[in-house]
Formats: sequence, C-alpha cells, structure tokens
Amino acid sequence: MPTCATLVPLGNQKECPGQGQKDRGFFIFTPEKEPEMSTRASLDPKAQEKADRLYKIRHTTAHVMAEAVLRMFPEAKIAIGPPIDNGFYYDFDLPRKLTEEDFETIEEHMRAIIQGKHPMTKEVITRNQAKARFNDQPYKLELVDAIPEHEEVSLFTVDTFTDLCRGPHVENTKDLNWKAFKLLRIAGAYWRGNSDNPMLTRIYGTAWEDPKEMREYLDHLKELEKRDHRRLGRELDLFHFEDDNPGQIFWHHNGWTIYRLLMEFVRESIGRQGYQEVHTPSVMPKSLWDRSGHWEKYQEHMFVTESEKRLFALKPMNCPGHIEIFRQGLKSYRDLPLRMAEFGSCVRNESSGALHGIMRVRGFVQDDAHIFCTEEQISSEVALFVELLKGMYKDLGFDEASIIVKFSTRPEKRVGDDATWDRAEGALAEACKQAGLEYEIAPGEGAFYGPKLEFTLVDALGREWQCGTIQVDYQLPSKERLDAGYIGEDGNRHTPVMLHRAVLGSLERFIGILLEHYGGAMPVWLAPIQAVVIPVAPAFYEGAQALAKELENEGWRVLADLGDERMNNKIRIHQAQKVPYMLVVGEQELASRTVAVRTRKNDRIDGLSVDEFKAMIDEKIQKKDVL
RNA sequence: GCCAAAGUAGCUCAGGGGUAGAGCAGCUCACUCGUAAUGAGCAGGUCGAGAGUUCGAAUCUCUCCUUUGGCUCCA
Repeated sequence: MPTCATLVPLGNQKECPGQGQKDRGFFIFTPEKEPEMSTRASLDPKAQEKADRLYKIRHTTAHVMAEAVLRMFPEAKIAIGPPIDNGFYYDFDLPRKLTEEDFETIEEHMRAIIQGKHPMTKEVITRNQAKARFNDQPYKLELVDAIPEHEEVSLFTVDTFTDLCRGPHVENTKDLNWKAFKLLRIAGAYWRGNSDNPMLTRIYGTAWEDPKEMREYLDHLKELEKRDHRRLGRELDLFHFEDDNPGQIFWHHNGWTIYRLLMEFVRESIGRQGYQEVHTPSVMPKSLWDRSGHWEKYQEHMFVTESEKRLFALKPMNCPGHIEIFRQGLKSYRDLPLRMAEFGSCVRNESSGALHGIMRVRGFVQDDAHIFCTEEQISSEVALFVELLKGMYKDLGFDEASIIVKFSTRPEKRVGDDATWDRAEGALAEACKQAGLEYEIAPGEGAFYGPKLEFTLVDALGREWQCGTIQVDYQLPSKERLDAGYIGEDGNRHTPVMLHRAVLGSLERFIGILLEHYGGAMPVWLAPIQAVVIPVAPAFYEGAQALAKELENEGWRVLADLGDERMNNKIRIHQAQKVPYMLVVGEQELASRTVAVRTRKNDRIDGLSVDEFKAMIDEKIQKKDVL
C-alpha cells in the first residue's frame, strides 16, 4: 500500500503572491513508491523534475479553473490560486453560494479550455499598469500592493484569463491532461487567512500528469482512511465520543491501556532527568486567573462555574497551579532548576469547528512540567529538554526527520513589555543555537506569556499537529502576576524564569498520531493485547487457558480465545485486531511446552518453546521494537 | 465560530410520501475442528432531535444538534 511521501524544498511554495503564509513544503504522492510516513528528506533529481512538472500543472490548472468560474460568474472577484500538495485551489468571491453540484459545469468549462490548446503567456508590467488592469478586482489590487518593491510584477494569460502571478506555468494547456484533474471540495477560507476578513469560497482540486496517476492517488486516499485514528478507535475498541458531549473522550479498556503505558513511559523518562511529579486541582478560582492574566486573555476558552457566588474556572493550563506549589515555603537559588511535572488534566472550550477526533478535544491531559530556573540556566535546560524529547520520540517511532520544529514569536494578544519579550525570544534563540536545533520561524504564534518552540508531527493525511513544546515565560512568575520568588546568592529576592514544557503535548493527541503512524498495529510494548493463545480445537481449551494465565501472571497482556469459532477464524479476527502475536496450541505444543507463533504480519515460527517465546517478546519490549 | 457535505440496526451501506432491508457483528444450538470466515436458527431500528406541510413523513420544508472536509484558533 503506498502511503505518502517526500517533499519539495520549502522554497517552491511561495510562487504565487499572497499565498497564505501557513502553506509549507508540500507532500507528493508517488504512486510507484513504497512509502513511509512523510519525511522532510530532499528529493533526488529525477523526483525533483517530476515535482516541478506537477507543480506547474497544478498551478496552471488553478488558472484554468478560475477562467471556468469566471465564465459562469463574470462578476466574480478572484483572490489567490496556488498549487498545493497533490492539487490546487482557488479562492473566489462569488455572487451566490456554490455547491458541489456546480462542479460538473465548472469541469466541463475546464476541459474545453484545456482542449483549446491555449498558450500560457507571461508579461512583465509596472505596478500602475497592474492596478489599471485589475481595477475591478479588489483582491488583486491588494496583492499588487503587497509585492515587495524589488520584485517584478508579472501577469500570466491563458485563453481569455489573465492573472497576477509569479508563475511558473506549463507552456500550453496541451501540457495538461483533460482527464487527469478533478474538483474535490468546497470550503470557506478567510481572505488572507484572517478571520476579520470576509470569507471567500475556496474550490479544491487535484491534478496529475495522467489519469492513471490520479486514479492511484484517489485510491490511495481511500487506503489512508484505514489508518484514520477515529476509525481505528472504533475498530480496536479504544475510545468513543457521545454526541451530546462533544470533544470529551470516553476511553475504553484497550485505549486506556495504551494511555497508561504511555504515562508510565513518560514517568520513567522524566524521572531520569530529575523531575518531581505533583498534582493540582482542576477547579481554580477566578481570582487566580485574574492574576495570571488568563481571565483577560484566555477567558473565551475557559469553562467557568460558580459556587456560593464565587466564580471558578476549570483549568485550561497547569502553570498557575505549579506556581502555587512553588510558592509554598521559601525557595533558594539552590533549589533551581526545579522541574515540576504533572499529568495535567486540562479543559478548554475549543470552538466546535476545531474539534477533530482525539487530536483536538475539549478535555485532555498534558505531560506537562514547569521548570523554574535562572535566566542563565535557560539554555542548558532547553538543551536538556530537546535531548529528552528526541530520545522519547525515537523510542515511539519518530526519527528526527519526522519532527518539524517551529520557533513561535510574540503574538498580538500578549502580556509583558517588548523589552522582556526581546529577552525571552533572545534567550530561546540562543538556547536553540547551543542545542544545535534547526527550526522554522512562526511569526506571532507564541503563547500570550512567552515565545515557544513547537515540535510538530504529521498525521496520516499529512496534517500537522503540534505535540511537544517548550516556552520561555518571564511573565507569570513575576511579582505583578503570580509572584514566584526565590532567594538568590546575594540574599535578595529574585523572580525565576519559568519554562513551560511538554514532550508528548497531550496524551490524547499523541495517541492519535501514534495510531495513524502505526496504522493501529502498536509496538509490542504499547499493544493493549500482546498475544492471544488460540487452541486448535475445544479439547485444548484448558491447556490454552493455562498458558495464557501463566503469561498473564508474569506480566504480559495475554488472552486465550476460548470462543466457539474455529481456529482459522480466530486467527483472522485477532489479526484484524492487530494483536502482535497469536500462539496456536494443540496436542503437540501442549505436550512439549511449545507454541506455534504467528505474527500479525503473517510470519510463522513453529515449535518455539514457551520460554524462548517469553525471552523473545521480553527483548522486543525492552528494545521497544514494533514486532 | 465560519464555508461545504453527511447523519437509516453495534459496523458498512441499500431504499425512499402508505409506515424499513442486506452483509458483517450479536445471541442460541449443533460440529473432536491444525494457520485469514463451520453450519443452522433467532433477535436488532420511534430512519440524529424538534416543528411544519399532508388523510398519512424515515422520505418534502424549516430550525437545531453531531460528525466529516476546509478556514480561523490550538496540545
């Protein structure tokens, strides 16, 4: 089964002026290739050429679609239309609502345009000429103004449609295949990605060199659905949601087993770095949130409650609680760095449209910790954290190439003065330098109290999810806020810097990522059920049960399947349940204390002694092997 | 929250103004059965919720809820 792919270097994405800044390098599905989860590895020259061709095809197809839409709605206002992963989109301001029933008409127009074999011509003009050309296109006028002074202003024309565009494009629509594109969906998108701006109608499409490729891509998408964590959650009996309680997860035994194992893994890992673990209340008074700044900056995301005329809120973050603990007793510089961890249960009132399976929910648990330290200790603490994160991600199956690191700078909505932000951002940048960490800048994406590093992983469909993070905070511990003080070497009172950090981010989201990464076939150490003992016939049920019991007593998660089904069906069922090992036992095995091992990958090892099997999976678990 | 689509049995889906169907799963019974489905029988749904149109609504209309794909926001 082909999964995803490789990437075009990041430079390519900015070909179309005004394209949303969030668009990144794009993933290319390559039909012939056997694939892993996406990596950011660079392409070989041949693949690069193909990527460039597809880029042009998709870009030009976006223009062709724009012309088709203008044929239907001559009064439409056009915005932007870049190529993206596997396709393209174009944003329009239309006189009426569009539905998917309109696709047929648009596609017909597009096919006609492509078959017209029109050349794609480029002209370079001045800014004023451009403004005159687009005087009835307000979005284009804005884009002209946004083009930096030193860059040329160019137009591309295909057939009757001229667009402000940097290119590149195919030379002629005969380079497009009229059977190898398809409009996929309609979505609203805010002009320039800003929710204060009007919402435009975005049409997404896919385009390829030939129809076979497109077919393979569409089939591939269907395959990917099998890795969807929501589907796996149901099929493997991991968790569920209730319609009247959106964004709140009900963990079933299997799912909770993974959850518990992951928590234990976190405990062991951070324990080695000298963290202490604490637990703070879920309900905290408004007075605290007032002081922390959350009431002012974060209230819309908080569930608020009342008791005897006093307001409280369910905690959306754990930081204030940790400061409360830090404040107990007098702290000395000798106590720093103090690393305080909590499996912090957070509740956030996320907007309904943002919810997504277990990846984005309203109730979740962070593997949170706050490091109270001096300014001088920031870089060594960041370095230590990066080391911890990389090690843990590696154990969980994510190598460095699959982690995207972003440096998020000060947002508009923030607390603290600019001088302090300068220091915080500077300290974090310096720490990255010392840790040898490469990152991309995400301007304005920081937390309201400080800049952050984000460690992002990718799901089955190539969507990015922030998981780990470390954030530098001079604000919350300050005297004006929550007032965490310590006595320094000089005998005076000082304010520590607080580093907010999480490795997995939220257990929920990380499990979602893990499920999609492994397609539900969890590594043996994380599998809810590690082995099922299958007797070949009812006569061996007792022996099978005894073996399962023995393994269970020794700490493995093992079941015996004593149902009415025949052995063949049991194998099928447990394989579908992604159980790593099936132990088939009959007369021969029971007599000789051996097992016939069958793995979920269909490998078979017959005549393995029970002790050999134990040693084998013990080793796999120790080494955190997949199978 | 915004734009688009969807919601029929536990799951996947068919049907469609006269009051609901399949496969799988479930339950019961039978079968001494060696590496991806043993057979037979039974049971399962106020067709997401509410209102309206109609002699009659699961089917048409409206409102709401949830979910999916995007946008915004975020662990």
